[in-house]
Amino acid sequence: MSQRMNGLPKMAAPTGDYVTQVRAALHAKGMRWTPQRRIILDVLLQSAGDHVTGAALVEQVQARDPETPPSTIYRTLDVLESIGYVCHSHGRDGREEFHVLPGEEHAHLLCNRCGTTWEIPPAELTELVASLNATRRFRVDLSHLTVSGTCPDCAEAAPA
Amino acid sequence: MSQRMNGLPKMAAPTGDYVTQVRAALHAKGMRWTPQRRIILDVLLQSAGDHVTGAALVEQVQARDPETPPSTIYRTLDVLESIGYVCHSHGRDGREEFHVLPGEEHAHLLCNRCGTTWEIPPAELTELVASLNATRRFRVDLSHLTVSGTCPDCAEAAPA
DNA sequence: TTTTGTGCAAAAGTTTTGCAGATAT
DNA sequence: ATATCTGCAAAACTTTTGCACAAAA
Repeated sequence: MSQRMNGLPKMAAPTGDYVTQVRAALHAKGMRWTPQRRIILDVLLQSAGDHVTGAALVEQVQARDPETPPSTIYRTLDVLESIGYVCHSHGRDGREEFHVLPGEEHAHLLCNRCGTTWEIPPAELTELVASLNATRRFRVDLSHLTVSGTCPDCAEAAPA
Repeated sequence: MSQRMNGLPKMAAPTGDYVTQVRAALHAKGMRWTPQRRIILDVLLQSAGDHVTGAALVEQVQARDPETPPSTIYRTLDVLESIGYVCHSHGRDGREEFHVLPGEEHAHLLCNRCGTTWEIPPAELTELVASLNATRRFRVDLSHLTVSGTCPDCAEAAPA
């Protein structure tokens, strides 16, 4: 998942400061920084820029600490989402998908055949946003936008 | 769900011929037309143009015939999808969403606040399709596209 | 009459909840 | 010290599967 396409770069990798920021954000709200949360955030950071299902996170976290039950993981994800450091949506199979919040709002491109995803910078979508705003006064939320279809590789492999 | 917006009409209501077409399509493949399938298709037609979750369909079908178990309903949905009269995707909460195939491929507009959906005719999205095709050689599938954000009514009610 | 579909019951898979005890601050 | 978090176990929920019986063609 999430490879390069057409030479466009993936999102910049998050720095270690991220952990510090999250810890501070938690403390600011009277919440606690625990070993479990550290591991969960770590796992999330490893797949920054990608989407990870809840079940996959459970698996990855338990690979590091088999004692951690799913409930702790899901609850931590809720917490991280509540302070804005993670967001979740739902994948094609309906399972939850989480990812670390990037610095910039962006949409996604998803290939229906191979499942690869890419990020679309907002600049590429200004026309869409402007158009829907003009014709329908609708404010588009790019961060929830996933455009699906067929990527060049798959189209070439099996031209429909 | 699915109200009018800015004077744009909802999709045309499906005619009774639809049922006849589906029956014929089933028979053409050696499949059978049963009372259960009739009811399920009926329920689907009632919400043509909207999206209905699997669970909601189970509920609605059982309101008409409490004897029908979920398995029959889901299997019928599979069958209807396999012959191309229904398609499914996944909603924001991750549950399956089904809808009767419209005559024309179209995208959806979804308000994150009130949950209302509208159809976007392909004509409004030609720029998006052309742009992604040009810059990334990506073939957009409009029927799976849902653009979410805030509708004019909600924006007015609570300007963020 | 033969293939397909139904109904039931149980399973599968992901995510949630309740609560006693442990831990971070 | 005390409010928050963890771990466990069990539940919630949607959807799937296996199999004997029923029904459509």
